Amino acid sequence: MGRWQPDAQGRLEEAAMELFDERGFEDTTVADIAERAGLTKRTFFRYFADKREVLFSGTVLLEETLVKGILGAPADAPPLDAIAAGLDAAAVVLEEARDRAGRRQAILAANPELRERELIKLTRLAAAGAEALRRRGVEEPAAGLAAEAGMAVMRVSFDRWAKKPRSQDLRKLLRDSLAELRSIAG
Amino acid sequence: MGRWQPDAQGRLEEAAMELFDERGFEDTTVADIAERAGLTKRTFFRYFADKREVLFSGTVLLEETLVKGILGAPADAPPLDAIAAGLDAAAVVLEEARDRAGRRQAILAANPELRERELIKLTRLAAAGAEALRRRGVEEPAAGLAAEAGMAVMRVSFDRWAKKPRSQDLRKLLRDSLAELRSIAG
DNA sequence: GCCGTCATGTCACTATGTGTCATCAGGCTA
DNA sequence: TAGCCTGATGACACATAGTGACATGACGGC
Repeated sequence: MGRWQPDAQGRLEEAAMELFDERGFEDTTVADIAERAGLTKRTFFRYFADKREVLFSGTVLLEETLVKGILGAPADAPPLDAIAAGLDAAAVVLEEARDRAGRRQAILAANPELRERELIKLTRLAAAGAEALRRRGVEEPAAGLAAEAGMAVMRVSFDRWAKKPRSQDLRKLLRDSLAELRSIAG
Repeated sequence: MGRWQPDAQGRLEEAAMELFDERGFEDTTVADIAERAGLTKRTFFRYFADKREVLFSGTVLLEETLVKGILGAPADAPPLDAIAAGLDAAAVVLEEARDRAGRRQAILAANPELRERELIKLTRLAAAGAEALRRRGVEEPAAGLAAEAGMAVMRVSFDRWAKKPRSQDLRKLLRDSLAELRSIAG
């Protein structure tokens, strides 16, 4: 057995989720999290830039999935259809971790500071989506607008999905919201 | 003359803008800001919930203006046209303070922490816009989507406007971006 | 069997943000 | 005029976030 327990980062993430759930984000200190994970405060800050980041390690995978989905759409698909393909791929990832996603979303919903962080992650997603569209030959400002609109659809759909314990599947919600957006703007 | 200099809040805001400009956000402490304004750290935190908020007092007026613009649109205007009316009204407010808005935007652009805060303010704007639409009889999810789409247009237009020292006027940029969005989604 | 690497710990320190009590000018009332 | 109340500010102490510098010690290679 190694000198240290394995998966320090995972233990920190799990400890943080538990504690945020039990006492709330504000009433949990970084030292508390580290202690439950059997580590120290200093080590926490080696894995996460700040206290909020402990809930956001998953966004890397989400971004990769989104981008691959957009790039994998048929070459002649219009921008918003390509975005839709990316969102659909991302939805699959989220659905695979539905439980965790639900717990996490409940914690985020309860804390303005965490929602703030979530927004900037979504903005990063939108930027990555716009970049993928540009690689497909879409010009600005169409690429940026389509990506932003896609994120609006994502946000609306995800909120509904996470809120209801037994809601419809996320992919269908996304399709419906997108259709709604088209009908508003069309 | 009163016991204290007038407009403590305004002095704090001005001192903060100057210092963030001179040394950057990170290298300016709250104590520095308070000192330049002739006050103490403790007083700073009586006016602003945290260090970032000192740059965001203007959003209250912006929100009121947006909402009034939406509610003032013709009763039979479709959702996105009502949003457009609100954005147009908000643009007037921003153009009246173009210099300050430009300085401020340069500071925000240089700091992820501040951009994070800006995003949540924009989300608040979107929520207020959606609420205004609902008061006009627009149902969900159309109200939320239209508001989010409007904010996407706002963000794209405002970035372009603030970036160029001598760009076109903001209202025209907004109209163009909105037309672009319609053509993508339609 | 020595040595370097690397994850973690220890310690010290600055800055944010908050609770609590003190101060004191100006206004109000008798 | 005296006394009192209010409200903005200051003074002080304190918990917590976040960081830099250096120490430790198991493991793996040579």
